[in-house]
Amino acid sequence: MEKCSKCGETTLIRSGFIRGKQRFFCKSCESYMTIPNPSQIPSKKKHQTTIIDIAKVLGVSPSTVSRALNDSSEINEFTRQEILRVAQELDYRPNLLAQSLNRGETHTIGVVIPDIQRPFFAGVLAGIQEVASSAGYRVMICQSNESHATETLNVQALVSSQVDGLLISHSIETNSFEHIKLHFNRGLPIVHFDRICTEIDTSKVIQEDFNGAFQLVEHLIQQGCKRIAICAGPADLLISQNRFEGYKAALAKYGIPFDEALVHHTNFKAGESLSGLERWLALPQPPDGVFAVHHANAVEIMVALKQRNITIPETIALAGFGDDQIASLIEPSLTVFHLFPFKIGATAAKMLINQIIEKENREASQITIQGELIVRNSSLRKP
Amino acid sequence: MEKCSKCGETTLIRSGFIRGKQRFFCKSCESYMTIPNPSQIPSKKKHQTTIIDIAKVLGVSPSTVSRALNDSSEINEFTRQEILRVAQELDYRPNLLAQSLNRGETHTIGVVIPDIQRPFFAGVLAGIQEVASSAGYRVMICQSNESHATETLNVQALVSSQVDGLLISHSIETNSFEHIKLHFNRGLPIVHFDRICTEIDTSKVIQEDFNGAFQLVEHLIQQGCKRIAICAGPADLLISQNRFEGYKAALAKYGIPFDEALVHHTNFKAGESLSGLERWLALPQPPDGVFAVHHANAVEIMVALKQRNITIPETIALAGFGDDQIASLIEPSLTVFHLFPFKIGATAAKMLINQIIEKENREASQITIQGELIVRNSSLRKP
DNA sequence: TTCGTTACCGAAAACGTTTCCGATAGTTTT
DNA sequence: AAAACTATCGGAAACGTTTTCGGTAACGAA
Repeated sequence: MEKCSKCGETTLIRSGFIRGKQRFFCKSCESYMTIPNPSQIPSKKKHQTTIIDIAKVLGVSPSTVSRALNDSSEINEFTRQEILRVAQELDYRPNLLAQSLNRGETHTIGVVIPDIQRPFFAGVLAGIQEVASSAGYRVMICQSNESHATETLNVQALVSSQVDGLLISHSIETNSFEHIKLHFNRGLPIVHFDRICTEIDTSKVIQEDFNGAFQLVEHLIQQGCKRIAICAGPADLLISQNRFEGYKAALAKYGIPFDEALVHHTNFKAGESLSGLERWLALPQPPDGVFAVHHANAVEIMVALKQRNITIPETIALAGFGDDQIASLIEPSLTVFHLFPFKIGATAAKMLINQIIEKENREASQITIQGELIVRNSSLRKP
Repeated sequence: MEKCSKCGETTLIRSGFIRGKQRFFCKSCESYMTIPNPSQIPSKKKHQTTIIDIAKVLGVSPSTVSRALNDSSEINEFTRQEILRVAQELDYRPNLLAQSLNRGETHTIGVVIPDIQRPFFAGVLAGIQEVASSAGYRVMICQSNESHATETLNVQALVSSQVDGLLISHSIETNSFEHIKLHFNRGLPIVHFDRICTEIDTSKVIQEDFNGAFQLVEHLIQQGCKRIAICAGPADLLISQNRFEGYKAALAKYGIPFDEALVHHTNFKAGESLSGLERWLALPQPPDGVFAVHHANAVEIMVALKQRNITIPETIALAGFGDDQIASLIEPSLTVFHLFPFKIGATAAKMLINQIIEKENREASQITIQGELIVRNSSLRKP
């Protein structure tokens, strides 16, 4: 008969099973127990050294170690040196999880972008990384893949990860912003960039969408174009609306009538412009200039025109937004309104980190990153 | 005279200052105290609802709430429903920091790459993200900027953040691997990709460096090239060594003598190939073919050749590694050995996550992602 | 002396979860 | 009716830090 592990009596009776183990009840001491399994696997877990380990070695308390590690003023210089020495020896590394949990800040900022692979966003990311890491912040990146649902999940995941702030450029699909408002109202610092949201009073970093489009179209007009088609972006997206407006404004300035037949909308994806081009070329009066709001569309239109042996810029002049390296390499080289993605990312990150640090007194501001018209051969008609 | 806040006596004497506050000592109760400041700023901290809040609402214990939220079997179905309902109402979101701290795993993988902006790595990242997020893992990305020091800091930061595993492609500078070994030996799952390290027995995802180079050079030879120059990568980097070896092997197979004068090393940066090209063109017997190990170099060499009105591929045929979109758009279109960055990233992430899950019994494996020779006009001589 | 002061340190709470141990009320079996 | 069992819950420890609050020794001043 088994003996009670507490009172030593043999007044044990079985009392069911619990979590796979036989359970006993001792009638003498009136308590329940299970027989501890002595041969538990010691779980070969590599133990990271903690401040408690250091404390034990030196016979001090964990709080003292923490003070030494955090350059507190309330610690003896000699003690600090000793602690630093032992920390070095044991290769101590602070557990950022515990630190963050305690301090209530993670020194991490979350980024949500539609697609890492687009050179524009890759550039933005590089800018963000640069600023963040030199300010001691880590960066957690999520892709929405242009899906509202994914974007919402991304934001939730980042918030659950307790990021100190959020940098976001919305997906094309996104037309309600509750997933942002919720956290913004709770005090989470948020900075929008590129594809912003006007409904919420966040800080924003934007580009010269209207102005860039205006300049490009004006340039085309000055090169003699009389019928300029536009390969526009998603109709619901603010930045493409702005570019569209810039297009119309330039037409208006020069008294060129706006023709709905010369408008084609795409979703910022490759290959989507071709059906529009086809339609334009079949018009009784086809365009003599094309302005593409999305860089990839401009490139593919150029390829398509070349395949049809339509001369650029003589028959149709071409200009686009954004500037990949491709623009300068392709022939004819492409006239673009050049954006500065790195600067956009860097600026947005700077604004966000300022907001995080200042906590109170957060004034929402808006910065426009200037672009630059780069005229190349795709639009330059010899006089 | 002040009264002791404990015994009520007026036997208080001043006893110095502590942290800016006047401190008292009560002679009756022999204890120290400071006068608590009643008008403390209540710290307008937005309180995230916790599992304790839910517990209070329903009058249950936090452990019960935890069980409900984690689909434990030891909970009553009705109780669970109630808890879930309240959790929803209070918009509860688990604090991943606390969760991770307790569970000892963060469900986060760390990635260290040289440069986000290079299309190759952007593609790898996309692959990693895809696999990771569909497996419920978050991704934390760092750039080494091709610096050993930065890479080391990156790794330390990721380890401090308690990532569950590490995905790394080394910087050009990196020639010692202590910063990796240390953590690998402690049991951190690590997968190398692309720029691997042979010193450590990690799992690896590599490309057909040797083979790709061999195929490209063989192709050039078959197109009639007799003197093929190589714009090689960093001499210390394994992948460029392998590509170099592939180049030499192809030459050897066809009995073409290796000529040191036709070798130029770069650091995978733009503009670095031009001095080599200059030197080659000045040779008494200039090359009739050029193989560039780095994609950007191939492109810039093409541009330079065109500027000098050297015909491609007739005078000099050209072939390169990797495949940006540029390769197909530039004229003449560029013959490349196409890599599959997305697949590389996805595979590496898959391997890493498997290792993380399996914990024990981690067999290091190595996978080679097949590339594909794409012949285009830059090397295709009409027969 | 007796008080006031400084410099330094430890104990314990707190951060938000999960998990280990029991404890209890019923229910079924012997 | 005792014994064995099940289903469900609470308490408290644990994760690794930081931080608050006091306590003590040592020293100078009154």
